[in-house]
Amino acid sequence: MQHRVSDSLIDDFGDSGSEHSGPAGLRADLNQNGIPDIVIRRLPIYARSLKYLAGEGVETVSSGELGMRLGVSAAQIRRDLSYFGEFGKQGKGYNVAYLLEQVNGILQLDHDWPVALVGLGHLGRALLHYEGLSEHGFNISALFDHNPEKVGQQIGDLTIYGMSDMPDVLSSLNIQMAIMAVPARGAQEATDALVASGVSAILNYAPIIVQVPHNVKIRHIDPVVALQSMTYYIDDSAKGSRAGLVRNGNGSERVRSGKLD
Amino acid sequence: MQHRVSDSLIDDFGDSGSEHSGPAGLRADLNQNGIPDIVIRRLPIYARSLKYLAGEGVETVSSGELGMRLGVSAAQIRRDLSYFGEFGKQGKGYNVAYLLEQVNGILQLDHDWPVALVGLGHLGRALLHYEGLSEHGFNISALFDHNPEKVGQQIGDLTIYGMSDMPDVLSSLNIQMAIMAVPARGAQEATDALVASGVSAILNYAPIIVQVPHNVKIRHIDPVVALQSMTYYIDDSAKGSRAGLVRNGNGSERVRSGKLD
DNA sequence: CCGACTATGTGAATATTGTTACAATGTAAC
DNA sequence: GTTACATTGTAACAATATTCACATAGTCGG
Repeated sequence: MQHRVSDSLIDDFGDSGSEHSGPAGLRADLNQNGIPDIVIRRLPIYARSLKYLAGEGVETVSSGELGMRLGVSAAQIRRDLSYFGEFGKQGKGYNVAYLLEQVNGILQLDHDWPVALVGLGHLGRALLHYEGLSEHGFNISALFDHNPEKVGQQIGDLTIYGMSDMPDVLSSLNIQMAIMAVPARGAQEATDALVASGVSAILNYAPIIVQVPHNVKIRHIDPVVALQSMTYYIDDSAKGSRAGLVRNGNGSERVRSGKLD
Repeated sequence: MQHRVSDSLIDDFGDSGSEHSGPAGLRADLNQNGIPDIVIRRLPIYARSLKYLAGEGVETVSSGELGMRLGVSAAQIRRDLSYFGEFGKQGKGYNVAYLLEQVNGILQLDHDWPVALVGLGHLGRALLHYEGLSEHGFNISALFDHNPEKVGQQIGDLTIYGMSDMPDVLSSLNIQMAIMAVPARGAQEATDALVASGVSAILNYAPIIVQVPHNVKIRHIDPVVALQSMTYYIDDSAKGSRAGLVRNGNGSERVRSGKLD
C-alpha cells in the first residue's frame, strides 16, 4: 500500500496581510518585503526533525532526506532555507547541528520564552501539565482566570491572577506570549485583555475566531474544526466492505505529499 | 488601535497530492478535478459561524458580514461556496439556516461520527472529557492503549482495548475516524494499526509527522509548533517600552485579514 | 588529482490561490 | 410598478506558492 506523508502539518488558515506594523509587538512586519508566513510555519517542522536527527547522532542530512521524512519536496526545503541564507554544501547536504542552530536562531528559539496561560479549566490544567511546552522552552509563568473563585489559588509555584492584574503581571515578567484556554464566549474579552497588556502572540484554543490588532499574531487550535475538515473526504460507501482490505503488513512504501499539512 | 481577524485559523501544512484513490477509505480523490483542500478546510469555519448566527436568531447573512466575522474576504466566501452550488440570493444574502444545512451536508456533518481514541495518557483523558467533540457529533466510541496495564480498564462506559483488538473493534463499530494522543515514538506504529484497521481520517496530537497511505487523511495538532511559528515575529526590542502603550479601551475597530489562519 | 557522483541554490516555468470588477438579479420603500 | 440600492456568482486578472531543471561546487574512492 502506498503511503504518503500526512496532510495538514501546518495549521494554517492562511495569513493576514499584516501590512502596517504597530508601535510594538511584532518584528517590523516582515511580510512587507519579507518572508512568507507559510515559510515561517514550516521552519518549526524542519527544526523538529533536525533536533531528532541530531539526537540520533546523524551529522549530515540532504534536502531530499529531510523532505522525505516531512512530506515536503526537497526543492521546497531548499527554497525555504534560501530565504535566510546558504546553509548547505554541494555534494554533501546540511550539517544537522549547524542547520538546527540556524533555524532556531531565525525563529528566535535560542532562548526560552515565558508564556501566560489564560483559563484554568480542564484544558488549561492539562496544558499546564504538558511537559512538551517546557521541553521546548515555553515556560508557563503566569496564570489568569476570569472566575473570582479561582483567583488567588495556587498551582505548583504559580498563583492564579485575575484578569485585571494582567497588565502589571505581564509587564513585570516581560511576557509576550499567551495561551488562551477559555470558553468561546470569553475569548474576545480575554484576547483584548492580553493585547492591552502587551502580548504579541496568542495561541487560541477557544472555538471562535477572535479579532486582534495587526501587530499581534494569533494561531488557532481546534480539534473539532480539524475533524470536520476530514469528514468531507470519508467515503461512506466503504462501510460494509472495509474489513480486511487495508491490512498492510509492511509499513515501508511511503509517499510524500506536495505540501505539509 | 486597529484590529484584524486572527491569523492561522485553518491549520494547514498544505495538502498532499492525493492523486490516486485507494480501494476505499476516502471519497474518490476529489482533488483530481475536484475541490481544493484549502476550500474544504474553510467550510467548518463558515459552518461554525453560521451555527452561531442561527442560535442568535439571525435569518440572513451576506458574504460581507460573514467575511467580516471570520477574517475572510467576501469574494472568497462566495467563491468557496460556488464550488458546490448557488446558495444565496442577490440583494439579500444567504439564509443562515439553509446555508448551514448545505455546508453541513457537504462536509457530511449531517450525522454523528463515532471516533476511536488511541492513547489514554493525560491528553487522551482530557480529550475524552472534552464536551466540544460530542456537541459537534464526534463521539469517542472506542479506546485503545498500548500499555498492557491500562488494557481492560473501564472509563465511563468504555473499555480500554489493546492495539491488537483494533481491527475487530473498529470494524464492528464501523469507526472511520481516530484521534491519536500517543507519544511521538509510538505514533507511527499506532498510525499503521489504525490504517490497517480501516480508519480513513486521523487527528494526530503526537509531535511527529507520520506517514499514511494516500487514501487516509490526517491533520496535526501541535501547540509547540504553533508557538514556534509565532516567536519569529516577536519584536524583542519592544521589551522595555511595552507597558502602557497598548491599552485599548474600545474593542471596536477590527480589520480582517486576507486569509484565515 | 581524476572521474563519477551527489546535492545545493536559484532562475524560469507552472500551478494554485485569492481578488477585482461587473452583469445579473433580487429587495424594498413608496 | 418604479427607482435606488444591495448582493450574488463568476470571468478575468493578479498574486503567491511550488516545482522543474540546471549550472555550480563539493565529495569520494581509487
